[in-house]
Amino acid sequence: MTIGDVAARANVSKSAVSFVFNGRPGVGEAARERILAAARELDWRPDARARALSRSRAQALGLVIRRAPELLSNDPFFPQFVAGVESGSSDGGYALVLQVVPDRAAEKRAYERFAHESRVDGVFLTDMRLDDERVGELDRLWLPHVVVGPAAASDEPAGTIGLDDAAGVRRAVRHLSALGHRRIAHVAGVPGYVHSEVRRQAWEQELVALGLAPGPVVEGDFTGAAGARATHELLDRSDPPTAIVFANDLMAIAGMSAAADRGVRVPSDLSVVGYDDIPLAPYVQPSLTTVRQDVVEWGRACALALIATVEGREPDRVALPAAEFVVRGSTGPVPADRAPLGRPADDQPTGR
Amino acid sequence: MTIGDVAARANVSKSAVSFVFNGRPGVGEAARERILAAARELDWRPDARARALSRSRAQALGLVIRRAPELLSNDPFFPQFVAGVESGSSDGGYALVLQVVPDRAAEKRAYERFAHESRVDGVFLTDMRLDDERVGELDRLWLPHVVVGPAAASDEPAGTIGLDDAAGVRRAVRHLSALGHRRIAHVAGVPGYVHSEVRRQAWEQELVALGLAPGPVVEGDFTGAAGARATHELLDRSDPPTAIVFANDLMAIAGMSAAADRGVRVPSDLSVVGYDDIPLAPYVQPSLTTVRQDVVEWGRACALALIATVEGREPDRVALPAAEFVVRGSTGPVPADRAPLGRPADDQPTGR
DNA sequence: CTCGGGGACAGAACCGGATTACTCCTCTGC
DNA sequence: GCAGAGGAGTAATCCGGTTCTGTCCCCGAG
Repeated sequence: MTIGDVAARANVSKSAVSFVFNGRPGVGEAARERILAAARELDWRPDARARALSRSRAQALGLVIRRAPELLSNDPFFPQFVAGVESGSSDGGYALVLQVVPDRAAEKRAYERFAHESRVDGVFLTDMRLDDERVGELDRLWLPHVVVGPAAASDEPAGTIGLDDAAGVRRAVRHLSALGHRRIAHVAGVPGYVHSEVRRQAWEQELVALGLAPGPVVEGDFTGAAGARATHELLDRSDPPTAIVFANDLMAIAGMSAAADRGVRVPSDLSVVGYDDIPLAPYVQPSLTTVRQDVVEWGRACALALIATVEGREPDRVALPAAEFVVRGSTGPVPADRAPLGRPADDQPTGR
Repeated sequence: MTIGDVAARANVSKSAVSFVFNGRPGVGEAARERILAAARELDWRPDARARALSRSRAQALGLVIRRAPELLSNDPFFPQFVAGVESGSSDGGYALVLQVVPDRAAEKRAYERFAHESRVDGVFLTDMRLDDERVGELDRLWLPHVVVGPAAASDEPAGTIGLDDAAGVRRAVRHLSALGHRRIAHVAGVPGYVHSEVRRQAWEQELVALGLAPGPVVEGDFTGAAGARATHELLDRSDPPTAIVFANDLMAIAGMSAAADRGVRVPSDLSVVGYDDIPLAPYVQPSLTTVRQDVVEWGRACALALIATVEGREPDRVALPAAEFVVRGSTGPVPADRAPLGRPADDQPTGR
């Protein structure tokens, strides 16, 4: 089933068929009808490979995910993001080529292959790090790309599509402050990642804006184990926080569990805020107060922007829905014996 | 940068270059060296599009996921499976093309496009239903495929790559039975899906094998909401179960939460078993006893099998690691007042 | 010494469309 | 009545590889 068969059946030349299927003028109504009918009868559609070759465009977008395969399900971001990206790509007529690589070297090779073999027309850059060198590499490979990440405060590379991560975290801090909390800690993500830093900075800046001292920060790595460890570390302090803002839900839930293990009750003794709003967030004990982003829509926007870039158009500045703060059961008023502003209760650690 | 440039630089014809890069004989050592050197210097690699066209092979595999985008992150299966599939595909030199579709009609169109446009050489069939009509459709499209799913007891279509779901569930039931439980309920997955049915049957068969009456079954849909609802329904009965085997972790965790809400303690009043071993399973209160599968390896095996099929080879029967039963804190001895075999304690609902 | 065979390569056709450069033909305007 | 413009449609070329068909040359066997 080739374009030639359709042309023969419609009694026209291959070019006429091509014209019709690419929406260009130069074919009369009668012929167009015959061609469409022939194509329908033969159930023909232009071969993607041949089309890719002759238009020198793969009509595909690439997404390289650098993560150990077994850790991929830790991250609620990717499934949603992939779904959104795919939805946007499909709508634009592009296929999505996915690749999962374990480390930096493999990631670099993946981009090189994508570029050299013309497998994809553009790629998404996720998990941005501070001073990420990949942007330069892609430029050198002439591989169009969009950067997926929270809008970094400064020097954000052009073509960044991001949600305002910071707003959600600020809302969380204000919420805790309004509940009377004064010692609000943060369990951060892996240092060096833009989204980790943005969330940490938002937490710090909002505290400062509220006239509070930035509480302790513990570095995590977005895993449950890290969340539990960080929580123990914070509660072991002589001045334990009355509230913790975690950089993601997985750490937050593990943190609540760690707190429960040492007899610290959430939210009466300790308030907890997560980030992501994973499906399980409403169903843990207590249900988790967190920040929700529309990741699917974000992915769609990224795909649309990348397609525009690939096709030489200027991607239109999209307004993504802001992160939403979801109040549930894991946050509550500061414990009565810890509240007073003037009286530090540092000598009385929470629990046991 | 084309094969012609390389040929010119090495003073040979295009065919010689092609031969070298496809490992066929007919090129002398001297020429081969010159060609490889030229290719290296020019940093040339065969263009995937051109190669796809002339070999009439896309060198890509397709994975169509039918699921509402926002529900995709409910499922711990896909990220891992995708990672495994991608790993296997890459190793075999194939790219992975992903598509997420919302419904049956879109799924059908997706396969048709894949086939007609020759975008992929084969596809994976997931989320098998009983009497799935898709296998026939793919055969009609001449689209090679492998079926991804638990080995169904009977009439499994050829080319099914699956882990033994049933073994894990049976282990769970035996574990609960050994702890003294006699009324073991099941919260099933969406009916009609092979993996739902396999788990339900395994639960039932093992109970029968142990000489116990199959307890009540409630149909769920793998979501947290369903898990909570089903748990309430079971605990509302006049003869509430002392243990529940859930078809997945999300429902199990939501179920534990629902139990806690009504004062039923896990595991002292109620034992709970999940399925999947999501990253959070060890970090909920109490930690969740569940069944773990090596989904990544499973995905790899599927990819390798599909590649073999596509290339006309007979896929070699792989032995996948069996599902593993992980005992944690959510299962315990049957409550003392409910244990006796001869004395039904049905009139005394647990809790409140 | 000659003929057959095979290895090492070159050249051309081909994969299935897109695109460009033309060729008609008809309608318009003067 | 005729030149020119523009629409309809065709033939040829190209995209960048793969593969089939030949050609040349060298070597060994008879």
